[in-house]
Amino acid sequence: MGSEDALLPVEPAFLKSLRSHVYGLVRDAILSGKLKSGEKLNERQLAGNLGISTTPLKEALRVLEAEGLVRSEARRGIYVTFDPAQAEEMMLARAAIESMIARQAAKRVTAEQILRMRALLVEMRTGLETVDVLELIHLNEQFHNVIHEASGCAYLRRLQGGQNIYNHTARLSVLSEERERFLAVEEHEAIADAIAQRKPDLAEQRMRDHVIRSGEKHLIRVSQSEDQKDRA
Amino acid sequence: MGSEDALLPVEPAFLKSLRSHVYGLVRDAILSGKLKSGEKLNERQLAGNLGISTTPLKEALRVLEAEGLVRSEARRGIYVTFDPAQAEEMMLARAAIESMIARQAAKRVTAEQILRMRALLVEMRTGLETVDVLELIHLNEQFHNVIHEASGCAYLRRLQGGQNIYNHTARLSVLSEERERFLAVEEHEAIADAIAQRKPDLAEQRMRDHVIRSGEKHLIRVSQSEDQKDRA
DNA sequence: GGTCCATCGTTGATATATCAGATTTCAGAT
DNA sequence: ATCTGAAATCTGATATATCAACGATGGACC
Repeated sequence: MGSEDALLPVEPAFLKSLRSHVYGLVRDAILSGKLKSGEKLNERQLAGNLGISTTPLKEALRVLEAEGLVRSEARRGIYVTFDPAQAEEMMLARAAIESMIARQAAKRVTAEQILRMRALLVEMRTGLETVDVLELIHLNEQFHNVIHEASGCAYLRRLQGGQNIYNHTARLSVLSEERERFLAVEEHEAIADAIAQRKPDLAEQRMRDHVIRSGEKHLIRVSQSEDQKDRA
Repeated sequence: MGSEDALLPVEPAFLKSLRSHVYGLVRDAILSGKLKSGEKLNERQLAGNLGISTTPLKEALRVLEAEGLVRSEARRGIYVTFDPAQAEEMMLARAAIESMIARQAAKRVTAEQILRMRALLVEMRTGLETVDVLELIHLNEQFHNVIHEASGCAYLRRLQGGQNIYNHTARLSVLSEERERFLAVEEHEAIADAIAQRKPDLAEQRMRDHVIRSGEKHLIRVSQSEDQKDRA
């Protein structure tokens, strides 16, 4: 027990409960299209496939139902309800919430937070040249996190998180475009300026436009790759 | 079976599943303050008090957790997480989402829907004089429903519904103020105009300001009545 | 030939039992 | 008196069994 392994958390697989693990699996399956809209889910069968009992699965399905990804009809069945139209609406929801967060951030941002935003933007500019997309994604997340922190809105932040439907791969794909990387940084700078100048209306508007514009990009990308899969 | 009772739905108590019934009970208890923030919920005990097993209760608690009204710590406990700060954020979330809906409605509204909005506004004006608050509440709901319908945004509508934290009594209380009734109708007319003129930005801005203003009114009302309860 | 209804299988809803992590308690050592 | 740690206990997590509603099937009757 003198080995350094002793300090590692026990077993990653057991840190998450079965239900949250299963929740993640089913959610990804729906968002990635492995489970298509209208498809019926059988509790017993699904639990059996996953090698678990129905209890944690039922709880996971309730959460997915609350999120609007599945619809449950009593004693009839559970159906997947996620299609391109809903994906677009979820993007709009993200825009609405994220822009409200930006609005609040413009009211409450501290001098220190403004400095952190600025520092991140400088790093992004640098990252544009070195074309380290992974690093750019990380910087983007940090940037948005500073704004979230500045807003002081824990609930909105949480609600916002529920509207994320794209995985790491999709983000990587979109930011692999040179023009998109450039646009993103430009828009982030404009948002930071609005917040630093404490202009809530402007910050809100710029954030909304940014999320919608980059969101549409994602939607197009994904629908294209779906087409490819269908053709195959 | 010749009696007219035969036409009534079987037993109201059984139309809703236990879990959705319990979900409503616990949610109301949290929002009304009967269960205060930080309070610990015991699954066995709560299920026992309600005379049900833990299974439907667990599912209801998962939904409440997904909504952010409780927080579950594995094998430790379930805690209520709803306070005035979150109530305000939920109001802001409602403003963000409802204004995004109004924006979409301004893009897609039909001539027929504009006529329906106008007709409802006329009724509201009349209602102002007769001071039938119940009828006014109903008209307000119908008005917002027309906008929701015009937006064509089923998901946003659903998400919006989750941000409603005030019951019928609270709404009645706020609209019992003459000035509030007048303001509400004024604002609704302004929103309808923006949508009818198909000006998304204007509709969004007016809807946001309307929801925030009337929302603040609710927040003040409720915090006042909470103070009264505390004093008693 | 078509309609009606009884029956049975499917499936989610609910109840109950068991498992395992976390906290508390208290005896025993320092 | 304080600290340690093992046992008792509390509690959520999971598994399993049972219930009950919905729908499909098929035979009887008109």
